Amino acid sequence: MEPNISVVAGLIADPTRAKILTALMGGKALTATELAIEADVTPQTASSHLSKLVDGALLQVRKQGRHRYFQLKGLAVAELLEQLLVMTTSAQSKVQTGPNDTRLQYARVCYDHLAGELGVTLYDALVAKGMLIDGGEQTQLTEKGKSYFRELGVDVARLQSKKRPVCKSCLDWSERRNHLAGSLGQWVLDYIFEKGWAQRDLDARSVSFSKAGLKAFKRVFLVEL
Amino acid sequence: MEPNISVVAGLIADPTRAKILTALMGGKALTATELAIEADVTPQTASSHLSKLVDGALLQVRKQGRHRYFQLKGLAVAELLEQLLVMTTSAQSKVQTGPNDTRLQYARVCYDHLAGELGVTLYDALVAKGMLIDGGEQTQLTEKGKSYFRELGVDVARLQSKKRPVCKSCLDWSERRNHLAGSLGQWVLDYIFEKGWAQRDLDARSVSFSKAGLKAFKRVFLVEL
DNA sequence: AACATGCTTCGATGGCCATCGAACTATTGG
DNA sequence: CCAATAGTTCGATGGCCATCGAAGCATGTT
Repeated sequence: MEPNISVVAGLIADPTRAKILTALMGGKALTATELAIEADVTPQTASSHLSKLVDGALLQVRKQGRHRYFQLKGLAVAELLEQLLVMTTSAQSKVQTGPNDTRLQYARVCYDHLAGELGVTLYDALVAKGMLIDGGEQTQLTEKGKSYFRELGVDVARLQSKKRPVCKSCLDWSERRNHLAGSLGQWVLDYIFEKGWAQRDLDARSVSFSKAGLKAFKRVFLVEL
Repeated sequence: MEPNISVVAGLIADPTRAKILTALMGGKALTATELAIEADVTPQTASSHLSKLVDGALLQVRKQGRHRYFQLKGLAVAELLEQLLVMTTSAQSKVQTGPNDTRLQYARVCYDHLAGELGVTLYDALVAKGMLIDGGEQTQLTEKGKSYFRELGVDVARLQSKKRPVCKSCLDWSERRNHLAGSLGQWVLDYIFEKGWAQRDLDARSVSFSKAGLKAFKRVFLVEL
């Protein structure tokens, strides 16, 4: 009889747990101590929070040796958090955006795809070149786009057969504009790492491009300089 | 520096406030006392909660005479709540679905469009008849669908010109399947009330169809008996 | 075997906050 | 102007829970 929605909200409501969850939005699994440091609490406190988050089905655990790796439990959780971020950043005044996290704003991982300024630029470029059709919250891959990605080695048919949408726009909390999500968005990010154009930063959310990698990325994905 | 996301979550985290918010998901504005009754607390308590929700930009108020009407502040809030509902209902075992809220499960309002069993049936029927193309989270109105709704009096071009997507699928928390949202979904619900086929129930979320109204609805919108 | 590291459980402390009674303001209606 | 209704603020109470020290368990290292 008790409203279950408040239970989940209550899990996110604690500042320490919120820090843990946002730290995990990079999609990378982190250990209990790493999360304790990230959230700036003692290991005991973090442990208590983590078990609550696991019980509440927001996180999942993989035990490996003497480490316990935590991850967000599924896309739904990541989307919920992203939506909360959108709400909070749109609510407050956009006066100051501290220069301390410019790196995060330029290129970061949103669970499994590229976000930030570069993610938005990519999205815009694909739309401008006629690869994607942007329709507010709907996004569609055109025939031109399909053959383009096919040439890059994407098995478009396989992606389409899955339940997860191929293209999906995801509202960016820093840019407040669309970037590419969905299985195609995931593919692009994987491709970037695979080609060695960039690597994850230590904070697990921002992405560092090498000079050559950035150039190659822009050349391949049509982002104009 | 404090994680703002936890502030919003904290607002939803309290059971009483959660009750208030879900009561407002019907899209209808309710007065402070109505919400106090709905949430089963005294007016003082409700008042305190309501001012917090307004401060936190989750609700908006319209003063009218000696009443104060509360509403969800924008679609984003409604979507956030619906996503929370999806999470919580999918998380818990689907063993028992109490027969006490069958009415809610059959037909209810999800902010501004039709949800529940009937909403899902409508969506499926439109897809089956080739009016809509279902693509996971993307939904598209076909040419056939456009001319069909045009005949019913919908100004399709006007809807398409707006920023809000025309068709959008919205995951149903009770059925866990798609139903029609977006501006077209809103139009359908308005049409139902306009034609007098149904009316909002007192609890502001469930929708009561008259016998004739249900028949007419099914005839017009192609739902097979 | 002995020590180190990662993580947990237990218990005590302290702070925050939901709740309601009482009293107050504001609007409407006769 | 008085009574009734809608809603508020204030203050006291009580409960819940985040936090951390201390101790414990488990795994890995030498």
